[in-house]
Amino acid sequence: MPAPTPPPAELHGRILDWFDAHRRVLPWREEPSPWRVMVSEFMLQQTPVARVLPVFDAWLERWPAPADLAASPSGEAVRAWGRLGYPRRALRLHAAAVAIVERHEGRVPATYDELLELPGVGDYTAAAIASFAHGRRAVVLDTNVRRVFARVVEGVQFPAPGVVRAERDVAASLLPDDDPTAARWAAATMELGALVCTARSPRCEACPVAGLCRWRALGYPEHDGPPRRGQAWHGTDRQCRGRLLAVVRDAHEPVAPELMAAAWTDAPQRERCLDSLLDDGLLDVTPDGRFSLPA
DNA sequence: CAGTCGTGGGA
DNA sequence: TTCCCAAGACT
Repeated sequence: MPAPTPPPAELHGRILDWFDAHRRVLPWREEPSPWRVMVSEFMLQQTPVARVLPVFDAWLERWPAPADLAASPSGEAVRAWGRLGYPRRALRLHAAAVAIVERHEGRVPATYDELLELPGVGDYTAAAIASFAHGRRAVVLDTNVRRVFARVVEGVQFPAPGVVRAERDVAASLLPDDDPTAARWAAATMELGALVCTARSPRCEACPVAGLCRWRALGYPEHDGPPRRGQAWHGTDRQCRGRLLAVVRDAHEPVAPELMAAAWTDAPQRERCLDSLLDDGLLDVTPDGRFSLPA
């Protein structure tokens, strides 16, 4: 049974007005060309805005169009990615640029279905590019939007671990009918989640829909259900891979195996991680056995 | 579906 | 200090 939802018209008006007054000035919003939006969306996958900003500017300066990136070695994308984290995203962005040149005449496609075919583009990113770059109506469900709807509509502190059918239905039912308003709505609900309806300490006193919020009306019930598991880090392969790749990324010539061994002393784990980095295409081996970024 | 994949800053 | 988690995608 679907939860009773607030009157869409009032919800829309309040959130859209709030957005007009409080939206952040961001480089991919001020000049939302499809390529700029696409690059920003890749970088923002699991990485905070503040850390993306400088890398984004350098990236667009160097590769102002998909064809420019496609013409560079993938390893250069990995190096330019710097310390944004999850460097396979750099590889996928490079591969997506190649695909755009090969299949779309060098222009970022505008439809959700075409975007979804690109490497590194999943449901969220396809919807985001269609909406933010091309002004099209799309259900943009990111962690911010999911949290806002979980609280305002469902009355719970946090959304389920994975996107549920009913959740998508609610989001779709609340999406304004026309393209431009739907696109504004997508950006507005994301921004509300990012600035006000945050995970840790929501600023309900500044929320335009506090009076319509079911979670608030229920007295802010605590999350009930399986504990949300954190991400292990110390001693994991992720930490090992990160450290090994950083050595190569920060070097200006191929790195000898001895230097890699110095960066991570556990030999079996180090070898396993080097293998996985090679397998992912994040590293290459030179004929004399040293490690480099891929050509 | 559950596990994996980086990094750094704020609470 | 420790913990949490930030505009996800892929297997």
